[in-house]
Amino acid sequence: MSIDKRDHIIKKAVELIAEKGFEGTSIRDLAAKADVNVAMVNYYFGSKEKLFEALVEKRALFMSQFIENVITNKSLLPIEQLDRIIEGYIIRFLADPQYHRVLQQELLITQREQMHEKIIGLIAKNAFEIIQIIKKGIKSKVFNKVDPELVFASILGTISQVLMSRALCLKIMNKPRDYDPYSDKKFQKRLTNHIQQMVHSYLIK
Amino acid sequence: MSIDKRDHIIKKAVELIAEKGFEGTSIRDLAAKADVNVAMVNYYFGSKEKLFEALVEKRALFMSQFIENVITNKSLLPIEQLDRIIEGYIIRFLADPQYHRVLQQELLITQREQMHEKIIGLIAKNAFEIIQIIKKGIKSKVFNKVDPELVFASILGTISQVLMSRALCLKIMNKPRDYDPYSDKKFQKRLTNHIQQMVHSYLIK
DNA sequence: AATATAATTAAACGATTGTTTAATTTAAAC
DNA sequence: GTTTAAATTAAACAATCGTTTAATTATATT
Repeated sequence: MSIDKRDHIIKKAVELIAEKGFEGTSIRDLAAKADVNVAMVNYYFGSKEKLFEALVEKRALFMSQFIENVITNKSLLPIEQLDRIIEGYIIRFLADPQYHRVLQQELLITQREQMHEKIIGLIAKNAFEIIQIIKKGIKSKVFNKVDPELVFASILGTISQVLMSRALCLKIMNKPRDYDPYSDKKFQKRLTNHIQQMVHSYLIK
Repeated sequence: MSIDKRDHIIKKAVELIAEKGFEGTSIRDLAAKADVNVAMVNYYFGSKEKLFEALVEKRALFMSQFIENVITNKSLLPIEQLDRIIEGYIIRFLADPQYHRVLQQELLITQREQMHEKIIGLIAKNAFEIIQIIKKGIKSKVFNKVDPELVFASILGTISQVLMSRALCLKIMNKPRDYDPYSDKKFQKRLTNHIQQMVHSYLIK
């Protein structure tokens, strides 16, 4: 079995599902876009839903790995840990807005319960690490007495808000239609600075 | 034509679409849930898509009205205006998480382009008002030199993050499965305080 | 009470859905 | 070069989709 072709189909599936949703994407749509026969999807993945699971699975570890690295780096101050995590979140999310949108779609609906729970698990795992850092910072009095869970919601929520709709992002930022904020390093830096500075002023000033 | 029944169908449609998505909700699903004949949906609304447009339209003005009131209240300081808007946002969004999820779904996909643009228009309208308040505050030096557009993203993003998935919210907040954060006034206050205080410390401290 | 309009129904429409089949082509193994 | 397995194809599958029809019931008008 050609792994290349499997990955090719998954890649096209992310593009289509991000654009039209899972139920809005038909196997025939996908087959046409990936330039394969309709039967190939079921041949490779078993079913449309299993393709979807393979899709999510494939990139699931992508995020959690690096957070572990930050946590286990004992030489960093709590605020430095947060800064690294914010930066890493933004780099990774902005690198693949379509995948992020697919996950957000599944978070919004409860249609596929086990998929819903799986994605919640992925996010919660990171959330707890971040919340733990904030709680420790508060206990050791280097952080103000903030609401750790909602600080996490603000960090992830800000990024998600920006990623949610490119057209909305452009409209609010007053940018031309052909501008791509997600691949622009300057915008990436702008977003990183905003969240870091907001968190700094709230937690330590 | 019974307006009651129209509204009844719309109400059930919001519930179903929030749960399963627009494409994931069939007319027969909806007819069963609303306890009407399948033909009634097309009889009342013309098509599935027009029902959806009626659904969005019905509550579109809900939010924009009150922001106007806050803006035109000249007796308020800029920071007081922001506090009122944050409080109003939270009250109105938490009152109907399902409707908010439907809008978020449509923001994520570009399937129905005019619907996508319509919702972007609704959000952007409010965004510009809020950004304007922040810009004025910066100009008159009562606010720090922050990034107005991204402050808006943080306010709306935090609320959206909380509303996105009840199960995720419960998991991160470490609450029991039967707890409903959205109808709990204490949680509402907690969320309001968090965003207001974060914005305060970032904008004026 | 008779008439006209509105509301509601069950049944059917063609189109599209995900999936499977059976035949054929391609590649690998010996 | 023959055999075996994997990959690919077009065609068909039953199920479901949004929608429409034509008949019936309910409501309102005169």
